[in-house]
Formats: sequence, C-alpha cells, structure tokens
Amino acid sequence: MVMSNSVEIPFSTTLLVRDTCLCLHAQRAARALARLFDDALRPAGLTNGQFSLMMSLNRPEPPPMGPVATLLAMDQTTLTAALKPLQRKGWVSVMENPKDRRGRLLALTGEGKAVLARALPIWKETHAALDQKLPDGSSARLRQDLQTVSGMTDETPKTAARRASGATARVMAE
Amino acid sequence: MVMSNSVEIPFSTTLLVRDTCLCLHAQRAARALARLFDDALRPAGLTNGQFSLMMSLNRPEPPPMGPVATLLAMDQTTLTAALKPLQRKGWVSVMENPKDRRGRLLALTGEGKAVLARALPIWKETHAALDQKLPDGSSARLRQDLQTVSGMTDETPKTAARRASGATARVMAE
DNA sequence: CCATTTTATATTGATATCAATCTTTTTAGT
DNA sequence: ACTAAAAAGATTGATATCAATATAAAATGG
Repeated sequence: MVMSNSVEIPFSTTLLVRDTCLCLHAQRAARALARLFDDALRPAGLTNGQFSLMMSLNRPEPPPMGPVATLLAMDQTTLTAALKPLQRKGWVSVMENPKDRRGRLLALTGEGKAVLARALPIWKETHAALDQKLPDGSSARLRQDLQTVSGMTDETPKTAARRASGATARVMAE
Repeated sequence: MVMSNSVEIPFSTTLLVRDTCLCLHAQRAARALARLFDDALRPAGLTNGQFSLMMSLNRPEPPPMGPVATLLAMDQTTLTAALKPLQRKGWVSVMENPKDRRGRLLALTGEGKAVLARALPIWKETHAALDQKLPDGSSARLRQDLQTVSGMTDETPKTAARRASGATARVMAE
C-alpha cells in the first residue's frame, strides 16, 4: 500500500514552473525594480510607487480616483490607502468633486510639486543607468511587452466584480 | 514676484515618465498577473505568491531560507512573514537545521504537497491561456527580459546592506 | 418624481513588502 | 581557545495589496 506519494510533484516539474512562470518572473522583476528605485528615490523621501502616483497627478485638471487607479493598474482601495501617507505629508490634496459629490479630485499641493520636482532628476538618472545596463533594445521591447500584459487584464478588480454580478454583463461580449 | 511655479513639472514630462518608466510598467504588469493567477488559484486556496513559494520548496532536500528568498527575489523578512500563514495551515514545516542551529530548513508537508498538486493543473491552464493570448514569441522573450532585469539587481536587500557596511566589501569590485 | 440600479469611494481584515534593529550561532583572526 | 566579525533569521513598524462589504450620491426606468 505504498500510495502515500501519489500526490508528489516531480522535481523536474518544479524546475519547469520556476523557469517558465511569467507571473513569478514578473513579481521578481517588479520587486527588484521597486528596490532599485526605492533606494534611489529615498533621499527625495519617496518610494517608487509614490513617485508614480504623484507623477500621475501632475495634470492640468485634478483627476478623480477611479481613472488614476486604472492607470496604475491597482485596486481602488489600494489607491485610497496609498493616498493616506501623502495626504498626511501635505503633498496631495483630496477634495470633494463639486460636480459629483460621491467623487474626489486628486491634486498635488505646492509642496508636493516641489518634492516631485526634486525627485525627477533622480528618476532620470536611475532610469538612464538602467537602460544602459540592459542589452540594447531590451528596454523598449520589455516596456512594450509589459504593457501588453497589463492591458490584457485591463480590468481592475472592482470593475470585474461589478461586471460579473451586474447588468453591465453585455460588455462581456468582447 | 511670480516665481511660485518654478517647480512645476510640465505635463509633457509626466506623459514621458508614465510611458517610459520600466519600474511603473513592471509594477502594473505584476499587479495584473498577480490578480489573474490569484483568481485562478483561489479554488485551490492559494495565492500566486504562495504557489510560487510552495513550488520552490518542492525539492529533494529541504532548503534554508536565504536561498529561497534569493530565488524569489524577496527580502528575507518578507519570506519569514509569508511562511506564517502556510505554517498555520500545516502546509509547510519550518525546522531547525541540525548542521547549523542558526538556520531553518523549509519543507512541504504531505498536505502541502497535496494542495500544491491540486493547484498545478490550474497553473498549467492559466499559463497556457496567458501564453496563447500573447502575440507569438512574446512570452519567451518577456520571460527572458524579466530575468535579465531581476538578475541585474540580483542582490537581496539584506545582502546588499551587509556588503555595504562590512568587510565583504571586496566583492564590490564587480 | 420615486424606486431601483449603478457608480464612486471608504472601511475592515488578511497578507505582502521592506527598513531598521536585535538575537543567536558560526566563522576567522590571533 | 578567545575575541571580533559575519551570517541566518526573527521582530517591529510602516506602507502596499486586495477581497468583502458598506455608504452615499447620481443615473435610470417606469
């Protein structure tokens, strides 16, 4: 009755998964790049995520939260949480939308703009160094491929949930 | 004295950063892929990260924590934290290394192996579907490029900190 | 115009992530 | 062997991430 290892996965399969899993590779690369930019931006007082978020708020018109979350491909609740420390520091203001009192409009404060402006040259240097270290052409190609992947699942969790449960189901026809 | 907007970053710069930042693209893609696999693996009771971690423990010999953290490109403290829920569920065992009493050896339990075995077909389907949706060739190329990026910064935070502060500084010559 | 549905966001709870720091054990230098 | 340095992990504290759920306001259908 030696059937106890009927659920054993061969080591070769483990190696296959490790080597081929795009999700794992993406998480690894994302962590590595996050650390690279976090380290570089630390003197400016920003993390990579805060830099991206604040940069996305540098628009002529203060955007509502939804579109920003979609742009960053993050959950709306993640955005709510990410805004908290930036509000506390007085770098981002969250105001009620007079046109739609459910909504909020996000904007950089003067100080926020100043912080972002100080961070920008660091980003430029870091990104240039990164580009240089990559095999020629990799950078643009990688960017393109990453965009394809992000866009493939271009639904944010809440959006998908609503679609699945609601009358908006006609959109599913795609 | 209208100098208040001397720190304004032009909107065109914002668009440039948004479109070119590899770090942002990587975070977006990582989030999108994480959601894709989290959703698929949910019936198996695993997240994408737990799947990758447990799969990396499916080896002939139980590995110590350091190498596993390096493999996953994550901080050692992140690994410690990630193991907690898996230990609670009885899927992973963390035992003292008899050869080095500082260290721990990580292993899947029988139940852990069973859970992983049930998750494997889901991973296969999901990954196959993903591959299919990507333009042909993208998958392998993207995997390769991601690996290059992860490997570039192939130091885990603690490793780097120790190197920077300690006598191991001779390694810096690379 | 009122009831229902949809939309925009917030809250809670769980896990993930890393910096800073600490403890324990091993290794190296003398 | 003894001491100092290094290595392996653990703990704490802050932020990030998402699912599930809740709230409030706007849009929609009769």
